[in-house]
Amino acid sequence: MFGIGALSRDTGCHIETIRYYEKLGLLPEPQRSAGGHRLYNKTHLKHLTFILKARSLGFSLDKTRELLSLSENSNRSCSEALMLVEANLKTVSEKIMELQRIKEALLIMSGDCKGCCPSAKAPDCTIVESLFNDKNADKN
Amino acid sequence: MFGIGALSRDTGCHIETIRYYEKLGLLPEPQRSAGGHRLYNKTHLKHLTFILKARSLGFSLDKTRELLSLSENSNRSCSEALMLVEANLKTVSEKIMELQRIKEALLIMSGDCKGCCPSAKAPDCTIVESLFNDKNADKN
DNA sequence: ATAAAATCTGTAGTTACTACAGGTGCAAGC
DNA sequence: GCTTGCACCTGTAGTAACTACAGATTTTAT
Repeated sequence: MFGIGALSRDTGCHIETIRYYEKLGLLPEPQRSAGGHRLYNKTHLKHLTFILKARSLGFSLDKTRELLSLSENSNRSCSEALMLVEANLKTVSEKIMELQRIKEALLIMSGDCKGCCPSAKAPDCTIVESLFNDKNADKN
Repeated sequence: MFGIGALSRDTGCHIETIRYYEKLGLLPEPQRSAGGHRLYNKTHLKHLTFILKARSLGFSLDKTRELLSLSENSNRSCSEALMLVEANLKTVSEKIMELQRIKEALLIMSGDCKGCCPSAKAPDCTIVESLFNDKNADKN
C-alpha cells in the first residue's frame, strides 16, 4: 500500500491527473486511510500504466476506457480491440497528412521570405502578403 | 455593408466564431445598425480571411494576432514574421515526428493482432497485453 | 508536541470553439 | 400598417484533457 505521491513518482503521472482519472472513472477508487488519504496497490499501478500507455499511443480517454473494459471482459472479442487500434491508426494517419500539407506550405513561405528578409518592413513581407491571399484557405 | 451572415457565407467561418474572434480582439469591432446588428465592409472580410488562412497553417490564435499586428505595423521587421513561421515549422515538424512514432507502434500492434484475432477473447488479445507492458510508455 | 510535508476537496483557468436559451431587429408580403 | 419568419443579439455552459491554485486536514519526522 502506498500513497498517491508514490504512484505519481512511479508512473510519472501528475497527482492531479491521477485524481482526475479517478473522477472520470478510468481508475478505480482506491482504499482510504483513516484520515481520507488514498491508498493504492499494484493493481492500481498496472491500471494506471495501461492508461498512460494508451494515451501515449494517441487514444482519447474515451477510447482508453473502452480498451480497459476490453481488458476486463472475457466475453468481448479481440476484434473489438483491433477495431479501436485501426480507427486510431486512421485518425493518426490523417493528422500526419494534414500536418505534412501545412509543413510544405510553411517551407514555401519561409523560402520565399529569405529573399525579402530582413530588409523589408513587416507589412510588405512575402509571408504577410501570402496570408492576405485567400487561395487555399480552409473554409472551416 | 453586409451582415454577419453574409460574412459567414463568404468565408465559410461560423457566425459564432466570428463573434468569438471579435471578443478576443482579433477582428476589429464593426459598425452597428440602429438595432445593434453588426455591419461589415471589405476590410473586415480581408482581415477575417487572413485569420482563417493563418489558422489553416497551424498558427495558434495568439500567433495569428502577432502576424496581424506585423501586417499593420510598418516599423516592425519582416524577420519577425519569418521567426513566427519558423517556430511554427518546428512545432509542426515535431508533431509529425511524434505522430509517426505513434503510427509505427499502432501498425505493429495491428499486425501482431492479426495472428490472434478474432479467435481470442479480448483480455488475451495481444493489443491489450501490450498495453499492460509498460515499456515505452510516456512518462507524461 | 510541533513543524513540515503530503494530501484532501473544490473551483477556475487553459485552447478554440460550439451550442444553446431567451430575447430583439429587420425585410417582405398582404 | 401589420404580421410573419428569419437573422441577429447577448450571455452562459459545454467540449478534451488536463493544470493550478486556495484553504483545510493528515501524516511523518524531529
